[in-house]
Amino acid sequence: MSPLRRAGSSNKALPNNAPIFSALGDEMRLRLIAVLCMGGAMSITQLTSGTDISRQAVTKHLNVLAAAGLVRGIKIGREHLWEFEPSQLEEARRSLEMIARQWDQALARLKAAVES
Amino acid sequence: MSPLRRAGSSNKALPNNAPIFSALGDEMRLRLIAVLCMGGAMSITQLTSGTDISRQAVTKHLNVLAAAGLVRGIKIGREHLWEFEPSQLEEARRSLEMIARQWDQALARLKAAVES
DNA sequence: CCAATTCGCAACTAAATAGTTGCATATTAT
DNA sequence: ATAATATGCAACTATTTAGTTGCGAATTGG
Repeated sequence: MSPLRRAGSSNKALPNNAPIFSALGDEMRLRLIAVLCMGGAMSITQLTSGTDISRQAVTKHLNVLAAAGLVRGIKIGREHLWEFEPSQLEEARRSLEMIARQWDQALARLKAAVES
Repeated sequence: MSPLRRAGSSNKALPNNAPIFSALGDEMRLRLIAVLCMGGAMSITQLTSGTDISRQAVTKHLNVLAAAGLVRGIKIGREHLWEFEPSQLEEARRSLEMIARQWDQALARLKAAVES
């Protein structure tokens, strides 16, 4: 079996998280997450102030984050508040930790093979 | 000061990692990382076998990963071997952990405010 | 030497993405 | 009622991205 297939069958969790990392892979979206994480729920106009892009652009970024499950929107009156949603970020963390652990194990195997 | 600027000045580390997350935000690249992490250095043709995309597409993905510092290439003879490079992935891990910690602190502050 | 491997470079296409603008709608305040 | 506020929807542009194909160069094996 090819290496890619072997890795794909033994570890299907990683590729599934690509959308989460993709959503995190934008400077503006990382800023939005940082703000929502520290300041609680905020409206779009609040989030837009202090940005050099338009309100619609911020809205699009929020929708991308929401599609990845990183953020959640609540409509109250005429305002649309957005709040951080930690579960998917924890999932991404676990992914990276899994890779790191496998890397450490591979290093250990290499070391053992060299010393034998 | 606006929320985005306040967060941006107090925490400049997060947005800088956008390129790393962007590089991780692709299913094929996550698979390549998983393979290189488990199997050590591999050539392009090895990595291409078992994939439904062309060798050139794999090469492009490897270059993206290399630009993000997640992978490193070594040329030996007519082969170009690629190996996993853990430092930037650790950087990404630290970023996510920082967000998670800030979120926990924000929750604690909220709880304290409610109970006062 | 000759053929097979392995790879890089360049040009091209198709689709996704970030951003904009214009306009309509719902809600709140006076 | 009216005006101001906050937002959504849709169309449009420009850039990036994923992928392909064709071809040429370097290396290795018989």
